Amino acid sequence: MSQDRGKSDGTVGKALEILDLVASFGRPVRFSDVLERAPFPKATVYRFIQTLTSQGMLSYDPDRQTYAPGIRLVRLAHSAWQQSSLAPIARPHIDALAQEVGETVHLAQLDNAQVLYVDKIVPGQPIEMYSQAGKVGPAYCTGVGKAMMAYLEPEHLAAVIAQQSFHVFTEYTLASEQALRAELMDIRTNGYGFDREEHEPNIICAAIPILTAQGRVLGALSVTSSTQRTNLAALEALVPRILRAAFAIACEAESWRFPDQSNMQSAQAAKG
Amino acid sequence: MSQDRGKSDGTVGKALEILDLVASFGRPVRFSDVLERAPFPKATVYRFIQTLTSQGMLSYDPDRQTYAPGIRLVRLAHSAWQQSSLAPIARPHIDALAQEVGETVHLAQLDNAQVLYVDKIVPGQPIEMYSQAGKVGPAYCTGVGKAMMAYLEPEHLAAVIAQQSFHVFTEYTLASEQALRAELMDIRTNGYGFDREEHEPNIICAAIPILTAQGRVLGALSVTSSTQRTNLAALEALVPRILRAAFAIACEAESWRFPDQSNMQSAQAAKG
DNA sequence: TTTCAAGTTCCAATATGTGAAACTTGGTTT
DNA sequence: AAACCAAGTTTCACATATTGGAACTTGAAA
Repeated sequence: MSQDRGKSDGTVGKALEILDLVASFGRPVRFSDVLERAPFPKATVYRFIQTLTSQGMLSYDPDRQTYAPGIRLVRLAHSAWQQSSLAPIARPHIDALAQEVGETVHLAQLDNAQVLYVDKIVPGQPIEMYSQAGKVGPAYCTGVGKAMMAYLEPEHLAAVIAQQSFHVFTEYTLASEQALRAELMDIRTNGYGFDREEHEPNIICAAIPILTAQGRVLGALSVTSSTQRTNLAALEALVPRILRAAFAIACEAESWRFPDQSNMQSAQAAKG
Repeated sequence: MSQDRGKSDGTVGKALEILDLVASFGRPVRFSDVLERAPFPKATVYRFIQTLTSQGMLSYDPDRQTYAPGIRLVRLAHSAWQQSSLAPIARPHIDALAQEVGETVHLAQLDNAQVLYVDKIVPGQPIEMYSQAGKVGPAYCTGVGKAMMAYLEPEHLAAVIAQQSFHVFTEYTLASEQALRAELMDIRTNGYGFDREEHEPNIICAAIPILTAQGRVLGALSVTSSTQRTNLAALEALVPRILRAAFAIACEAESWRFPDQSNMQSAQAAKG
């Protein structure tokens, strides 16, 4: 679960490592919980937690004496989701796609070496955003993960692969670098890939990368279903439709410019 | 828009200041855009941006040569929203409330000296989460902002007030500390407050703080409408119902413990 | 009262961050 | 093609912030 973000980004990198560590617990934690897993001495961890808390990146619950990721992150993520994710651009496309094919559509991007889902549409369901966006999954055994990896430059790919756990989830999980690399080559040949119950039993999907004109990986799109409802051949038949959506998203992402509001910035906020 | 998070939290604080600065533009920015507004010399800003980018807190678009808040924030915010915000607990309550009263319900918390909306339910509308959660607004001229301020301890209140801009949005905006303090006293007496078109013309709301048993401010709840649809007296009639929701949320927030999953942590993620 | 774990503070040594200035890059003008 | 300029990047001596061992405080339990 630890991540080699670069190597050493000095104090800031270490502080963010602590932030990630707190987040990784998935529940509010005590100082000692953090200390236990942190690769720094007590006083150092203490100072980082103090700083992060004072900065609003962590929130402290005085009743329970616990720390959790702070709401300042929610505000920052609002900007991030709008500006750095494909979701705002992709939303109409994946919405239409989900409606047409009648299956769940995922939009994902790479975060470090993990798959980060930035949007999810379940046809007919109202959208429960934060509970879905922000979720992470393994790259080596999900459709979107493999689709993205297949189009990374060799260097970057090597770095990503080096961070995969190759944990065996099901009998179909690709459990070695060798198997994965072979699969990636296949995906490159076809232009699309599948998840053949590699991560969860009965869950299958067809996934397609979203690429810039220069071939840079922006993200990936997948249509997910279960073996009870359908099969790989049927999903494969949807590929042209998914491809159209992926292409449309890529086009818009490249031509998209933020409306120039630099001067009409909301003057509403706190003191300037 | 600048914020005095504590005073100086050393290097980490400065780096986060740059992060906030980038986010504050509301659009992808060039290095020089950041430099222009940053209170640090070129080389220093440069190093921070490099570090933040390498850390995934900023994302860099090589085509356009711009920086924007990075998707790592989305992952972190997922944890933050689940653990530090009232939203997951409050959702059923505010959902029911919105349905019953047939008006928009906001759930907000304080982030530094600003109001941060963590959830919003529009009755009959599907939920568009990230586009709403994460939004910020001024504390001194919103119902939720005033409701929360009314119950802060004097010290904290002073700090928050000191950061208000008192920008005049409408003819009803409380434009001075004095006027605001008088209003807060009123709110304390009643236990609830209003937004009387103070922020936007025609927009009114009734707001109620969410407090722990010890009186600590957790957040605030509001029912929003417009002068075309209703009036303050009608909103005031809803107060008991809103109060019930706020109380229910406060109770659950206090008794809530995260299910102890410390050992069954998802083994799915990247390398351990 | 004693004990212990958890959390907090201190401070000398030194690793880190700082920022003026020099340099490189890529595009535009003469 | 040469000169120019703005934007971005690198360098390095200096100063400061970070480091972490150890001592201290707190609060709960024996």
